[in-house]
Amino acid sequence: MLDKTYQPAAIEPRISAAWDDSGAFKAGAGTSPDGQSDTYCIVIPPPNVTGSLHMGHALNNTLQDILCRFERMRGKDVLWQPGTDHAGIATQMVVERQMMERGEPDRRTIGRDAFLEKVWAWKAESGGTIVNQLKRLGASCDWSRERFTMDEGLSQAVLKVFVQLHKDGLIYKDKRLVNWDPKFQTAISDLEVVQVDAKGKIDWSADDDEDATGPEFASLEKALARSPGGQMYHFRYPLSQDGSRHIVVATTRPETMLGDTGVAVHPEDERYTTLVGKMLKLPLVGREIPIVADEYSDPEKGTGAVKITPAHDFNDFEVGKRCNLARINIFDEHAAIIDGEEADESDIPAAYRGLDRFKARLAIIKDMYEAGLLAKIEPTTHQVPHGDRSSVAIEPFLTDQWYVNAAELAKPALAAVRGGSTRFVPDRFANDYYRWLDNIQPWCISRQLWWGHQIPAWYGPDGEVFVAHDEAEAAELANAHYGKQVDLSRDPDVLDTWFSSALWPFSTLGWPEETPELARYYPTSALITGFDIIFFWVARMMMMGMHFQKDVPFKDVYIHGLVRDAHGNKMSKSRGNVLDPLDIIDGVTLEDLVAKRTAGLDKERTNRVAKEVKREFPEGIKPYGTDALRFTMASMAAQGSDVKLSIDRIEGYRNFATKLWNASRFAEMNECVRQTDFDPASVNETINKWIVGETERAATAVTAGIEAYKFNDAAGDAYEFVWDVFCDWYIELIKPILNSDEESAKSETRACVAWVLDQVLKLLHPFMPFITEELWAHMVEYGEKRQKMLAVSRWPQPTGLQAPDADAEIKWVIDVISEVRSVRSEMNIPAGAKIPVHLIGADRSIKDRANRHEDTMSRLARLDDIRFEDTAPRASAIIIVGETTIAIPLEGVIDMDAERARLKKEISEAESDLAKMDAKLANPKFVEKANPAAVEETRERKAELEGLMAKLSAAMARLDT
RNA sequence: GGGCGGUUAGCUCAGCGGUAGAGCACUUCGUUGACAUCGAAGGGGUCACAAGUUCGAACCUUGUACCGCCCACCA
Repeated sequence: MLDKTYQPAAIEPRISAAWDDSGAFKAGAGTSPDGQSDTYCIVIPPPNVTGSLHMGHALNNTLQDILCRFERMRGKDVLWQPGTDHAGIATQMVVERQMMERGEPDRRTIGRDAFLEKVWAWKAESGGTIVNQLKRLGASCDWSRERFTMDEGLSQAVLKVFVQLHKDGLIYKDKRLVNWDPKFQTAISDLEVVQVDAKGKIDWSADDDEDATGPEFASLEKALARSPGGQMYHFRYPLSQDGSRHIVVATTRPETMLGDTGVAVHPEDERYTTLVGKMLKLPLVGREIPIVADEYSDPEKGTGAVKITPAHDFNDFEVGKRCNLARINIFDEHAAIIDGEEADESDIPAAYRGLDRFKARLAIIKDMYEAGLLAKIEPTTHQVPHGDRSSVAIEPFLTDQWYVNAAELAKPALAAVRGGSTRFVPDRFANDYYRWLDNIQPWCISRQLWWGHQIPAWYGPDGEVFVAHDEAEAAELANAHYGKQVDLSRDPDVLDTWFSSALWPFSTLGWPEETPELARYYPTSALITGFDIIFFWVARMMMMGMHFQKDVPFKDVYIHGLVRDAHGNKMSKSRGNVLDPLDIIDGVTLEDLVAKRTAGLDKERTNRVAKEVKREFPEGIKPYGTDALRFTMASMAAQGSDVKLSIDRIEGYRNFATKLWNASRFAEMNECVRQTDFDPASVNETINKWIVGETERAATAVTAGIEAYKFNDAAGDAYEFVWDVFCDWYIELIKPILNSDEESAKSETRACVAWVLDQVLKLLHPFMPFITEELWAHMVEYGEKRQKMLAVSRWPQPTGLQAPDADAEIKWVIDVISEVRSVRSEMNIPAGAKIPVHLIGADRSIKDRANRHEDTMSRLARLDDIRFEDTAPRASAIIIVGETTIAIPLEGVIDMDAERARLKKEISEAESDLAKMDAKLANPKFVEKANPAAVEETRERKAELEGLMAKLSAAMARLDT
């Protein structure tokens, strides 16, 4: 027997283990004996190998699992390819932080090999976490095929791609400005830069400050320390020939003036025409720099004259190129002002050498002030680029890096989506994809990190580069080049993590080997991911897939939203509102939850977060089980919208699981045993014909929902069918049959219940795999032992079974019961009291119906008699169900005023509806132009309402006599 | 500056041309042999605003307001 209550914790581990043992999720497991099964393949968006499961993963993987389980049950050969990503910067950062916390020497001290050993150790230690968590979620991946981006095989793919693209001229080395992250001291790509607003507060002008050259700077300095960013500084740059004349330039980055090599004005800006070509003397430095004319300069902005720092600004770099300006680098890799030999060559004044960029800024402002060359400080709001991982301001920095010619690779990738080979769902995301790829810049792929795929490039003594699959091959190339053996040194840099991720759909299938899996499963069927990585990942997989496989990596790209908290806020550590999927599944005490959410926060935040948590979860979080979480995710995954997750909602779906559990208990207790030869087409009982039709409708709706990636619709349809149709009506309506001694009706109904329940378990399985698998196994106690697990049994096939007569009859029964209940409640008839009803003027067919369902109606509406009469008793409540008039005689019990009020309300509702129909039909244009079906529907509705009105009015008149 | 979403019941959201829906919350009643993690009955909405198209608009068009996101640039 099933336990009285459903305990997810008690069954989930056992079911997981059973799935594992069965090998049911292995690629090819679903292949028919002739090997002809259609394939269905999804590659998992690989989570960071050292990461742990968050709500984004829970949503993402629930949706993938729904699709995979659905298709597997539909008989396809499903491969859900799992794996993890080495996540270059993120992982290296974690390990470095750990080393720091433990007071160990830093990575540069211990060296590359020793450091990598530590990272691998950390991977070994924590690498299984996320995989195990995905298993807890029920992810039906083929775990035997788990891959890691730095596996030998996947590394071979990276090598091959790099070498090939280099050979094709699509990977090259270049010296240009990159986004430099001074914290990690590496280049990062455009996508890894986020803009952060800097808002200034200081408003100061030399004109208001008579003596703007004295030591009064102190107060200004304090203000600057309080409001370090967001100011626009106006500097006077004196002319070389006449130091009393100057040009005013504006800048938000005073420190870069040390690298200024020109000032640009617009060629048509009359204020400056006479000055073009003249020289300025760069203050504090003394360097002679020219005034140049360039269209980049906008007369409307600032002073119309713009200082040019070609080595530290993307726009200035271009201006410098056009106007032949020198590039003077003023920073080292920490973004401090350079020192030493290089500084000598750049004539950086000694005072600033070695200063951090922000200290240098302050020093320069001060010195400019004291030189009387600071004209103005204006508050402004501007955006400062920051590294998305490091959260420090990035610095445009002139370095040698490796680039991919993305514009070239983008062409077939764009064509594939434009041509429909790959489809975005929802399709509006295709526009983002086009816009980005149409304007794509070279992709900087080298990173000055150690954790990752080291770039397969070797340098000769003169710097000549040899790109090869391995050192031996590079040596051969070098030999050929130099005509002798030379010492080679390998490029120390590694590749952007996304470079290897871009190969994921084919590298995980075995490429560069020509494996059977590659042939069978590529292109994959669908990619399920969030919009935040369309550029990082989706677009790049498209580029690499098209280039190396000559085919798209996936046919559909389903883009889901972000998981937010119940109030719509982004979940974040610092906000302290992060819900951990495992806490939802297993539950967590208040103490543990507070501890988790406040870990690593400062004192002020800890207090705020702790208070908030105590308010929101006074009793911690109860264990809701995986299925409840999954069902919630599916129900809320409406296309194109974010998921706002609330505990209330999860609790509701946990209740749904309990409901299903108890419906199964009911079936079990009533010996509703599965009959292997049960044929839903052959049922005789009206109620069974009805539920067979309802089941068919539900199956069709759920199937259509999943096929269309409308997970919320599919989940909603299944929910409604199970709760509102199967539990609330079918089970209630058959109780009299099951309690009767009509053996044939009884046995048919038992078999039918078992059959419907089987269909229900199947329909719900993609959403709630654990409880359905458990119930599936349980429902065999008296029946024939099942051969297969639910996970590999067959999805309900369309039966086409509909029984309109049965539908009409059951609908009538349901309506009668509902209406009687409603009257009982409104008339305040005690719930326990049994009452008689009179069917007024019922014809043969109504009488038959009433007789057939007497037991059921009596039971559910608490009736003690159903009589057929020609007229209603004087004191009675009247209800109308279709053509049937039902009187509830309640002499002495009924409250006449209440009944009058009730009828009045019904009449007024009917009147208002009728008026609408009349108005429509009275409009000749409606009759003339509207869809004939709509007109007919309106006429029918009108007739119906008129019938209702007549009956209600009669009832009212009777009441008043 | 350019683009994309959103604005529907107290809350969170579906619906996207033809009788305004769900879950939760709320009110009343209920220990009837699956289930109180439940059942029954109810209350609650000029579908942000304005103009248009249409026989008919929550739904289509345009505009406005507010909220959110993405991209680019601002010396």
